[in-house]
Amino acid sequence: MDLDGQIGDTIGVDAVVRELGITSRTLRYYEEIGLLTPVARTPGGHRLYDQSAIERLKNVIRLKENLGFSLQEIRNVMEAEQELEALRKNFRESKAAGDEEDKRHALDSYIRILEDLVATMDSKIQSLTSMRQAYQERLERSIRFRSEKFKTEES
Amino acid sequence: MDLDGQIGDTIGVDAVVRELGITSRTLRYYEEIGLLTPVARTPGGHRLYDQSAIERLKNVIRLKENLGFSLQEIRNVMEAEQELEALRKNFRESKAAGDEEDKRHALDSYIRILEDLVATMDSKIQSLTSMRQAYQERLERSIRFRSEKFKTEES
DNA sequence: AAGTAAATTGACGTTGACGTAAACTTCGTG
DNA sequence: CACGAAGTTTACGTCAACGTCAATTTACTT
Repeated sequence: MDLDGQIGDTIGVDAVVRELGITSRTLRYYEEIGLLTPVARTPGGHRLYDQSAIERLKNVIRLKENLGFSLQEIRNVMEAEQELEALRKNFRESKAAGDEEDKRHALDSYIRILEDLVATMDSKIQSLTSMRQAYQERLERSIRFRSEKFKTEES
Repeated sequence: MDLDGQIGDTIGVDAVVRELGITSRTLRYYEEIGLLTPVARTPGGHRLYDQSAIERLKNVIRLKENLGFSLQEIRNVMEAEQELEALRKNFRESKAAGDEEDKRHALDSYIRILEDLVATMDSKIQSLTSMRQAYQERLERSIRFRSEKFKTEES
């Protein structure tokens, strides 16, 4: 029987690169600065990723393109998410070994980060919307202007 | 009589810098790459700006911060706006000397640029909104999580 | 087994968007 | 008018975010 993916469906660099439209250099750079480490390596050293890595990368790209966040800022967000992930797992396994205070603080700090993020995005959306409005009006004026000045090939 | 601003209220670098929260270097750099030229100079060579320059700069900053546009892209937008400005003036003064075809083409191209811009902004707003939604949900989950796990100092 | 496309590390190069230092000039106030 | 703060040009420095080249290895196909 030909088994093909014993350890949870990993994919290589080429697949990641193709799906996300980035270069392998970018991928390695992101690893360099601690943005995302491959889930594993082949015996030969080739990087292996999984679906959750793809999701994280998509998130990185969106934060970058849509919010203009620096990779440093994005790393902060990612780290907080990782922290929360660990925290949740911690709680699920009732591994209440760690200091309760510490855990509460970690959770609080994650919540603050999320609140900040949402606030930032709200303000950007607000700003963008008002800009869009302004440009839309200019566009409409220009179109009216055109149809006034050039009453040409129109039915 | 002490006249003070014979030629339409110009202001210096310091005032611009203070109002916009940027450095003078940035201002000079923007001039270097053709983003905004001062409206005049003092006899001694000091740069002078006016209110419309401030408005343009504010626009530049917003495009940069909110859309993550490069200065190059912003310059394209600015150039198109300048073009339209000239075009409008041209029409107002009925200086219909230029080729009608040319003017129509210029106007068309400006309209296309505006349409592109509005579309770009729509897509960004869309993307941002959906991200905001996702983060908002995570935030709410985390808050619920916290109040479940730590039923402490609450009335 | 052998060949070839693709991946790896290491290193230096590049581009955009300014920062910064130096040498000098101009402006506004006492 | 003197003088210190702020402005000017010239030029080199910097930092992020990759690009690119070279030498070597690995992975897959035939």
